[in-house]
Amino acid sequence: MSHHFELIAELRAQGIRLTPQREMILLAVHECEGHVTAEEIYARVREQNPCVDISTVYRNLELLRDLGLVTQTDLGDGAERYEVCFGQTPHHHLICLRCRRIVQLPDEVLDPVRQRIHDEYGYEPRLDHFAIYGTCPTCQK
Amino acid sequence: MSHHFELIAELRAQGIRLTPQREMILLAVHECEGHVTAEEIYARVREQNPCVDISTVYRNLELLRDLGLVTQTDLGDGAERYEVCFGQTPHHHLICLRCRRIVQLPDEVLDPVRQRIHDEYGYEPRLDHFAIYGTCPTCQK
DNA sequence: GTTTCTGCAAAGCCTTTGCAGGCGG
DNA sequence: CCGCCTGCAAAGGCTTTGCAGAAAC
Repeated sequence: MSHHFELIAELRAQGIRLTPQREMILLAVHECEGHVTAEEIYARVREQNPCVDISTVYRNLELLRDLGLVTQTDLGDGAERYEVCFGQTPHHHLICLRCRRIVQLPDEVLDPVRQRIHDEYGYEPRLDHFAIYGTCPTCQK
Repeated sequence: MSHHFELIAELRAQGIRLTPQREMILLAVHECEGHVTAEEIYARVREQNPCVDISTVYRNLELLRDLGLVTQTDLGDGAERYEVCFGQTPHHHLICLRCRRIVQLPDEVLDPVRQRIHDEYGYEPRLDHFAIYGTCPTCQK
């Protein structure tokens, strides 16, 4: 997709080796458009090369996360979710407890909270990529 | 502690059997004053009776959670945390990423978010017992 | 050539489950 | 006595780790 070459350039810039596995994993996260588990990325990568191991997927997701190319979010269902953050605006997730539908929530929704935490508690909150649970309009009936 | 008899009365009211294990577990969560893992409760219960099994602890925490006597929170560090909610005002947790210090945050801090999610997205958010990460004033230096 | 990376296998951590016997009501 | 509850043992899901060989630069 669009940002793929930028992503690879970013890797090189950080002095990280570009292995075929790495590239496939990065591409897979990118194609999946957010909220993907390691297992899903693994499945997609294996379509191209069945020899790739799940531990390689985990190791690379960790690396990409540390490089700031991918975000890792705990949506509370047992498995971590990964998402490319290149070219993404900061956002959060609104997850329906019943149908698991996920809606993106613009970051500034949390501004009032951020403000108060800063002013009243002195904490510097890291409110990126939040998961908020609830019931979606459809499931409320 | 203070609410112990009320808690037991609540159990009886719901038609739940009062076993020694159950009582010990409930008491343990109560004494620990919040944010306790199953493992910690297990340890404390075993001081009294080493025969109690960890699966019993998990089963009872699940039961107490379903009865609404205990809350279960995922603070993102792998293990679920449990807290007695009898006599507690709704609150959230502000956790320092560096020193792990936890501060309680009154529920109404999230009111603006609640409002906007309701108004703009139609979701009915379940914003109880939230975990917010950041750096505490001390660790910011 | 070095150093990083990979596949394989195994373990690790938290939690759940199946089962037969035990105890609460 | 009936049915819930327990201990034991085992598995389950997700993730990490140790290691020797392979590949990137």
